[in-house]
Amino acid sequence: MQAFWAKGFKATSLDDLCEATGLSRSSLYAAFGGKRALLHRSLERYGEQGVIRIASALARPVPVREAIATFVSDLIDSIVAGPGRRGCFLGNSAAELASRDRTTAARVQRSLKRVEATFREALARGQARGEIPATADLDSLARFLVASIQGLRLVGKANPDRAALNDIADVMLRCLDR
Amino acid sequence: MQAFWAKGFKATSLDDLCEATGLSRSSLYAAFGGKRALLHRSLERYGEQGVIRIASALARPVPVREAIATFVSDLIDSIVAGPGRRGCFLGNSAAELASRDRTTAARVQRSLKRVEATFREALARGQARGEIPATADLDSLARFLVASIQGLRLVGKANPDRAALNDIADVMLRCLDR
DNA sequence: CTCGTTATGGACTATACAGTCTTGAATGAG
DNA sequence: CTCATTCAAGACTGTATAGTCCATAACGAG
Repeated sequence: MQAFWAKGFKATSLDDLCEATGLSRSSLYAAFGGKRALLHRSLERYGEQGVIRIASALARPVPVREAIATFVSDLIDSIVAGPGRRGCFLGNSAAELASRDRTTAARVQRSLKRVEATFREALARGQARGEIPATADLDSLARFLVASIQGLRLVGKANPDRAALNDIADVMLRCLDR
Repeated sequence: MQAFWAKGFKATSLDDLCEATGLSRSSLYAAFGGKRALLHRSLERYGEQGVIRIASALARPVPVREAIATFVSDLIDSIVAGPGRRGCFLGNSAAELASRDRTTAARVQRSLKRVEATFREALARGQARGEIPATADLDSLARFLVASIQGLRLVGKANPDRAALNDIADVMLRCLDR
């Protein structure tokens, strides 16, 4: 997962994968079936871990808007200070492969939908507590958050400038207040 | 440009480029210097054309919010109905290369900044006409629009669903009203 | 028309790569 | 201890690729 995340699918060689996993080629093929299958397992793992991480960030006992703000702020920290501008593995894979590999696109989409659902549930809890306007369309808001975060990470990859990313996050979060 | 846009840098072979340009390898190398240099020229061209297209879309004699809404709506049309889910060439290149190729990342960043400036100028005209709150931070709004559009196009690549993309666009555009 | 210069085609080279296969080493049952 | 079975290592193969180079064709100056 780390190897694919850091370099992308095509740019990751089997030698890279053998080094990353500690397996030889034959073991790697016996265990996973091939490069593409291993990518799919990696995407699955990334998605699962991401959902868990996001869910726990949003479950903090603070207003949901604040929880999201903190989550985004931490994300910006990782973009700016992080080692390799890796971006989001799901987004990277979508950008590289979605146009010509429907299977991979579908898997990315499924993971993104799970993230979206995680945000929606957090927003619903916040709405029940009166933190989000009762008129707000939570489906739209959740979709918007997922897309904007992808945009934030993508733009941050080209230009990891904290001030610019904070600007984006500020506008993004204001959308939750109406 | 079309070849790189459709397939990405690594997945585009020199044979693809020769076919797309109608040049032989030697002519292509004489004219451009190599694959990477040709990518950079392509990015430049895409950025220029994009800025022109966006500027003209935003120069229509309607409120700027409406001009942006129409632009985004047309964008969604192209994502949903377009032939190949190609996404944004700048965004694709950032996703594929920015983490390991600073030169390319810088060129992408420069083009994105030009797009950002185009949005900012349109917003400023709208603000002067009273269509945008005088308190709005146009730098932030322009950055936000660029990032969100990247997010929209990326998410649309994984899942070109008009309803979902319209949801995202609706929330996005509401940010201009405050 | 001639000859020097430039541009072009496409063969060629060296390399990198994904996936397979043989060989040998563990492992475990009897 | 023996032998059959499983597993892993890494050598190997065929293919794709980026970039180079030489022979030839187009072209233009004189």
